[in-house]
Amino acid sequence: MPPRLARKPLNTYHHGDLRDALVQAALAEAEQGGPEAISLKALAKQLGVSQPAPYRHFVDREALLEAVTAQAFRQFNAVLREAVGTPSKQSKLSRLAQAALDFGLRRNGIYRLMFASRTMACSPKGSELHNAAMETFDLLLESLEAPAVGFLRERQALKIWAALHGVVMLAEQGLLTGQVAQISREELVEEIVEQSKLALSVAIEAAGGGVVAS
Amino acid sequence: MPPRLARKPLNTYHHGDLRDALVQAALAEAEQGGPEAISLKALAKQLGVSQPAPYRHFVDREALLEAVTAQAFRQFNAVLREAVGTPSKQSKLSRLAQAALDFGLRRNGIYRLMFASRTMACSPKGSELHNAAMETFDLLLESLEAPAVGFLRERQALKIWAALHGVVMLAEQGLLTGQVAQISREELVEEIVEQSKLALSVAIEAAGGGVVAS
DNA sequence: GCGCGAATGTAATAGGCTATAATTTCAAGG
DNA sequence: CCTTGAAATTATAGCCTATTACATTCGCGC
Repeated sequence: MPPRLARKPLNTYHHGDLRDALVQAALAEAEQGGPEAISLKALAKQLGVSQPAPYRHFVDREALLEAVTAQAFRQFNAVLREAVGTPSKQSKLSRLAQAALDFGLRRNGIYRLMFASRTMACSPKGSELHNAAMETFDLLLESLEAPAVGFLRERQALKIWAALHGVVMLAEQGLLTGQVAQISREELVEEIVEQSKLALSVAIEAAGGGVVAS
Repeated sequence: MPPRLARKPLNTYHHGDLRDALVQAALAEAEQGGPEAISLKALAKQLGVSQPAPYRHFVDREALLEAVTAQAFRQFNAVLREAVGTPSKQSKLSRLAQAALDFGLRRNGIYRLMFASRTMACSPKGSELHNAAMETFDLLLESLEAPAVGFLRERQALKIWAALHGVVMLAEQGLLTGQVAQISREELVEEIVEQSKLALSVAIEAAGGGVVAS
């Protein structure tokens, strides 16, 4: 990826950095209303350029969405990385999980862009977007702090990711109400984390591996 | 909800059962392309009526989506119920989980309509849609075959639902590739089921309850 | 400096979609 | 019958994506 140098021509006509400006503005829009709130026309107007201008930088709306989603993943990864890196009495995995839940609920429009739109499904394997998503998985893997025994670690990480993702989606859709609302989302995530760590250590022990840290 | 009697005028002009026809046709569209593939205009054309005709039955597009989603949940529930009711050497929970996974992957457009669109999030608590979703949760609860101890059962059901949902979404987005692809989705779900049942029985025992069936 | 090609932006336009307003058709009960 | 209301129609407005043809600017080689 070229550094995409941002020259400033100072006179109008040429915006100078329209591509990045579009991604930023679109991300802000999605924050509120999710993917469907992103309109090329509206963005163009907001940035003071003509409607077709964005098409100089993105072949179509879907291409913009992909770039925005990749950027969203980068922010997500940064948040997770910071949570994992900030020491506390909780385990790394626990901090990562809580941070992910928080991100998913607070910035739900962006979260839906990342995980609930078709954009991801359509992006090829080596794409910028796919790589950013893989980095998320790597972060999760690290925070597990478990030795590599077969693919036990990877499988458990996958299950944790799935469960976390499920909690965010269910919560957002109001499906965590009812009798179950007595338990907070945070506690639910904590239970998932504990349960997963236990299961992993048992599985590793059964496979003759070492002991799980933490 | 009135029975919505379907009179058949036999002459054109009045379709006779446009509302249900719209829901059916929309469901078929969503099967392929998800929620965004549902176009009132296209549906009207397909059913041989004028574009504004659907607005006699749904105040706007979102209202149609809500009805379609409710119908989708009914189909989903029927599938799950049948899976649970068909005896096999596996546990009820396992059969339900596998059926849900299968539905989520095979009929992914519909699944996304149910769980990954904003429609659900906007539907009020007592709505037709919300009730249908609650029934899904009840099915899961039953298939757990565990005694009621506090809300342990409910909490575990929630965690299972979340994990299942997560697997479907991750799989659909191509995030289950990589080293982890060595394990099939079915095995992954089976692991989740086993792990969850174990955790629940441990929790119940610790709380002084009975023994988990199966 | 200067000119030229590539990059970037604009104006004009086509076509699809949602949604509303005013009007027409039809079935059924008094 | 003939009126009444539900269901459907034509016509239209407005938003959005996307394309085409044209204008402007940048920066690089000379």
